[in-house]
Amino acid sequence: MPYSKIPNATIKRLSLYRKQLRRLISEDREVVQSQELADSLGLTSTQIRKDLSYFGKFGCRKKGYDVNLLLANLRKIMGVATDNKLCLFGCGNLGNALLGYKGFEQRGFSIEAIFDTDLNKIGKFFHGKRCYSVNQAKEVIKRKNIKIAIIAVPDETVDEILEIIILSGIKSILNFTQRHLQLPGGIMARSVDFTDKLELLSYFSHTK
Amino acid sequence: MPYSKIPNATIKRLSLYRKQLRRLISEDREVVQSQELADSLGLTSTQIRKDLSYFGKFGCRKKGYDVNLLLANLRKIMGVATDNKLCLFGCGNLGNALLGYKGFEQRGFSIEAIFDTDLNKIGKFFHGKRCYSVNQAKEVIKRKNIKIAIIAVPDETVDEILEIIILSGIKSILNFTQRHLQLPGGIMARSVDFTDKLELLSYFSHTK
DNA sequence: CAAATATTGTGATTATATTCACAATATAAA
DNA sequence: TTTATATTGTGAATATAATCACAATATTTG
Ligand SMILES: NC(=O)c1ccc[n+]([C@@H]2O[C@H](COP(=O)([O-])OP(=O)(O)OC[C@H]3O[C@@H](n4cnc5c(N)ncnc54)[C@H](O)[C@@H]3O)[C@@H](O)[C@H]2O)c1
Ligand SMILES: NC(=O)c1ccc[n+]([C@@H]2O[C@H](COP(=O)([O-])OP(=O)(O)OC[C@H]3O[C@@H](n4cnc5c(N)ncnc54)[C@H](O)[C@@H]3O)[C@@H](O)[C@H]2O)c1
Repeated sequence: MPYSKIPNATIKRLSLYRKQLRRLISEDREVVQSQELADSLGLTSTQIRKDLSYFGKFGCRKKGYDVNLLLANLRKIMGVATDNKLCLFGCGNLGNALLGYKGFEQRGFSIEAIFDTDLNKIGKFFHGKRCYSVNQAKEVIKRKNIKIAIIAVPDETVDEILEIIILSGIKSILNFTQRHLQLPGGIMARSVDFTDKLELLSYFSHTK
Repeated sequence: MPYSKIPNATIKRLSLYRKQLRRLISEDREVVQSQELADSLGLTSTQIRKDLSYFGKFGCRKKGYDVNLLLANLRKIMGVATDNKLCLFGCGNLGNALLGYKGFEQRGFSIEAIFDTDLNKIGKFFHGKRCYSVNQAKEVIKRKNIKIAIIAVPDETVDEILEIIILSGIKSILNFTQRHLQLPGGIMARSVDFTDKLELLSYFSHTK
């Protein structure tokens, strides 16, 4: 299973497959064909079968894929633990929406620590979780063995926060600011910017 | 400017360029080279020049790009109006964070109508904006000439909301639910799911 | 049990995107 | 003014991803 040969595009789709499989399980489905999976996700059946083939053979000819088995295999492949600990920097507008979001728990992620600089927030509880001072971040992150950080602070403060995050030994970052993060080697970040997607929609409605 | 020949990957990057150019302008920069743009966005300079070349020649050899001029050109290319009207379905946790998000206004998008089914919310104001009943959506959307809808309702209700949105004449949708939208032709949607990105981070930290 | 069939898994092909390599040229320096 | 130089813009080459076409085969049917 030579990791380096697996297309990036494939890896990005694995989460989609898991998502749809969970939904099928919630509907008590036992088996699904690549064609049905493809239709419900807006992909092609070949694409799905090829994606899976990089990791092994999971299907049964003439029948399709055992939904539970395939989900279990994908979890193993992706190495998604059932208890991924997150910490959140910035307990504002967005931060609070994230704290109230049930989708994290459902998919094995939980926010275990919140950090802010606002003295009115430090020490208080948000959605049942204590807000710490940013100064305590390094200590708390190491103590709780947190591996992933979410950045939801104002754009201007992202550099200082990034430094703290890296010093805390975090290697994975989910970034909600508009800034592109300048990262040292070994650290990986993904950014979320839905205004970009709005602009894209705008572009297509304009050029079509 | 043959639209059909422009790579999709190029189009997706145009927003990034605009974002960085706005930042440079805020720092009073007049000129920028493709190399610097590339470094600050984690791309290559060739990629940026090639992207721009699909639309024309905007640079000056030996100097680089006039920041203001390039931004203006990109706005024209993307056809992003300065007053893109949005409507929001679902005034909950996430919906309220979006209502409080200043990034929309800054980039020419404004939420002009909110719709919900919760009787405790209908008629009330959120972030200074009135919440309407979903039943009024079609009328309000047409009257206000809104072109883009944001879906932030619970996953289970997405199908009924989608129907209403389409009946209202909306062609562009930004979807925050976990569901993949089954769309008729002529309608375009982009989905936002950051749990997927967390899983991706998890995958890479696991396989590296 | 044999034949028919649906569906997977995959090598070959095509399409899309990135990178290379360098000509063109505007600017700055001599 | 002439020369040197930095940077753009772009065809050609390479890399990556999607699709095609079909062999393999488990299951179902007769
Ligand atoms: N609200 C949204 O829907 C939304 C959407 C997308 C992206 N964003 C981005 O997320 C970020 C936060 O947006 P918001 O709307 O939540 O802003 P906000 O002002 O409501 O919240 C920011 C929070 O960060 C805290 N903070 C400030 N400096 C800090 C620091 N150095 N360390 C830790 N905490 C610090 C503030 O005290 C505040 O609690 C921004 O970059 C914004 O562009 C927001
Ligand atoms: N909170 C987050 O950070 C977050 C992040 C990503 C995605 N999401 C997704 O966004 C959606 C909403 O999440 P949330 O946390 O805001 O949930 P929420 O329960 O806080 O809010 C949902 C809102 O939608 C309203 N609603 C219910 N049925 C409706 C209908 N048929 N038409 C219009 N409105 C209706 C509810 O009254 C409520 O106000 C979910 O699909 C969730 O998965 C949320």
